[in-house]
Amino acid sequence: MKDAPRPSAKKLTMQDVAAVAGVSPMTVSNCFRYPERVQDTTRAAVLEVAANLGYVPNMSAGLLATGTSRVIGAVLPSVRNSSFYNYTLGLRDAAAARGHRLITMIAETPEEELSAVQTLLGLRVAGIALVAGPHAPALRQLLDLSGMPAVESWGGADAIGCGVGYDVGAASRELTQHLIAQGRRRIGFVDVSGGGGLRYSMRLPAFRQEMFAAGLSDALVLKVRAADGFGAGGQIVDEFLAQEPRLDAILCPSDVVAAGAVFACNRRGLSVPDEIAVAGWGDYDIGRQLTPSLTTIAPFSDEIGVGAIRALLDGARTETRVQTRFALLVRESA
Amino acid sequence: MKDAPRPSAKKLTMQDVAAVAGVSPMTVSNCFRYPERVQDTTRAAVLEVAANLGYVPNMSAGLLATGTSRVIGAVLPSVRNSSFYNYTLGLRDAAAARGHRLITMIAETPEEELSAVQTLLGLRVAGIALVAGPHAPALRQLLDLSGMPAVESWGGADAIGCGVGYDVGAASRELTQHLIAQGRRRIGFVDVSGGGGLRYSMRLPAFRQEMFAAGLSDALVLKVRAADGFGAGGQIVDEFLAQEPRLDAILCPSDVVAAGAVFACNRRGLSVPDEIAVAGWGDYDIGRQLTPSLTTIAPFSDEIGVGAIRALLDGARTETRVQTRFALLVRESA
DNA sequence: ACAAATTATTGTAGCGCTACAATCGTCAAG
DNA sequence: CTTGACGATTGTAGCGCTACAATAATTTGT
Repeated sequence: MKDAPRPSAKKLTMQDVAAVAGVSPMTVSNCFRYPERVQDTTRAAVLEVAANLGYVPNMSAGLLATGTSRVIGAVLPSVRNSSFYNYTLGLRDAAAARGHRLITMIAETPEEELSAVQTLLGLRVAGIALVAGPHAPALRQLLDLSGMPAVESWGGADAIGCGVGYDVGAASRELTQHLIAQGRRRIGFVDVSGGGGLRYSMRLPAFRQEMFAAGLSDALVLKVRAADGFGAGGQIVDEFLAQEPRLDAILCPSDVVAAGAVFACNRRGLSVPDEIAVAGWGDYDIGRQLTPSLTTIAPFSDEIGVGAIRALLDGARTETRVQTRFALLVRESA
Repeated sequence: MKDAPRPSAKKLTMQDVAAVAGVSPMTVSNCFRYPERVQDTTRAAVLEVAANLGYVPNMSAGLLATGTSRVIGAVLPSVRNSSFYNYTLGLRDAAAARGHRLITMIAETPEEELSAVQTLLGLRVAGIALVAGPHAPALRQLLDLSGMPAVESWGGADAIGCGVGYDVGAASRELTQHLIAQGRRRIGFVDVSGGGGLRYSMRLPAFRQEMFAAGLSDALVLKVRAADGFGAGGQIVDEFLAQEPRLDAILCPSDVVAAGAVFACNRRGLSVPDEIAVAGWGDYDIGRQLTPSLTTIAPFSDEIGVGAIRALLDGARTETRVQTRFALLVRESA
């Protein structure tokens, strides 16, 4: 079969649809953009022709003509965990509710993030949603200069654009208090250095504060590179126990790490939570299903997404900070 | 401070950059699009001005003028597992290597998928990467009519556009053979009904074929709704054991389900793999870290992404099928 | 030094669509 | 049978950019 596989390669325009439907191009345009301006019968006929032809309006031309787009761009630093997934769904659904679409780009490094933002800027999207973390130095300036509405989810005081997120410090404090109230005294804290920025960095000071308030030693802090991976949990347990064999609690940066830590404890014959408490962060699926189930901080990530869209579309001031909720979920592990 | 938070709201054009740089708009255009056509000194000056102004070329205008875009669109059915994540990275990196950018949209239902494709079509992207699964009836026709290059990843014979994926049937056969060779005789197969389409549906026939070839009963088949969630693993174990207490192996649709099954077996005091083998699918992180580690099929998802981009950009015929690799990873659980 | 070849830069026109103002029907009131 | 009034429809111009052809600047050969 040497037949051209795509005979319809010539591109359709509103002109074509208008010609077939026997109306002017403007009427076709109105059918898509302001349906109420067109008589029902006319509109039905036009849309039918468009559907038969497989015509979809060229957004780029529309954007060029109107100067506005109904697409929101989000840049995500990996999507491996359910927090980001729920966040993305929150963004998408909130955007859809206001007649916008969401497109996402994945960027694992500050350079990739900058490049993604440039692409989004080039697309002239209606707004850009970032996630807090280390950013390229040029990013903030670029967004300021471009005048593009931006929000930084999980962002705090120094957010680019509007910051939307929960009070990580308060969550950390609450979790620490819970452990102390349980009678834990030798508590290890796993700190994620580098990656994640405020998303992580607010936790340690809050932990220290509570330990100090309770008159306990806050000396057990372990730095790890990334918060991902079960493997990290295993190493953490090994290193902590080498430092302090009587350790009775571990605060992990994520449920995944906590799960790894639980596995490691099991392997060593350490009972969780009887001999050692393990707390996670993020309320991932695994924490719910694990035995013992994980005590964790649930971040209401979808609310962050919803808040971000609201801030973007309602033109929130750059200085605004939107607080979303979080919850301490006390389960079996701590 | 009542100062306008975004004084630079007036939109920049090439005109503006050209005026400041003292060259014609065409030269600015060339600097971005064909840098080699412009003298080094001129280009440096122009790009510097652009950077200072925060100017990013308007892709929409460029697309309108040239009729081509350097953006690829991908529609993903959720991104909860590392297969899709690796696939997305494969797409993105392969696209970047060829000067293209990747934007993604999440669609959990066929209707959302259709809507996402319409948006991507409206954006006039250079190509669309779909994932195999149930599609809206109108989708195939829309893509055909539009002449948009499309690939269906994990797609088989009936793929929309070019199908890129590994031989799921062969993988299923290999895994089944492995269990049989181990001496397993009463093997339970978990079938995902509905969602996922060919991504799952080729597995059961291959399983049956091998069981038949070995003279074994293939009667133990359990249908589940979704392949996600640890919880599913628990239910599966309960139901299988109710049906056949002497069950000695379970083939799960994913590592997550398999992990849930392992947890359930542990809870019942069933030893994996001594008393019962549990095989996963997908080579997720959890399978590597679990004790026992999971025997699974590793899909080389990033290769699917790379193949998809190649098919898209090289204009592969619709009928083409691209095979990627897979590997049976024999670990502790089976 | 001058023509020819080469490289760098610049107008012009138009991509597909929509804001806006102008037109065309249509129907009710006078 | 007009005149208005109102809603439906339609021209026109231009959004920001780039293909292409044309022009200007520079280098090379003789």
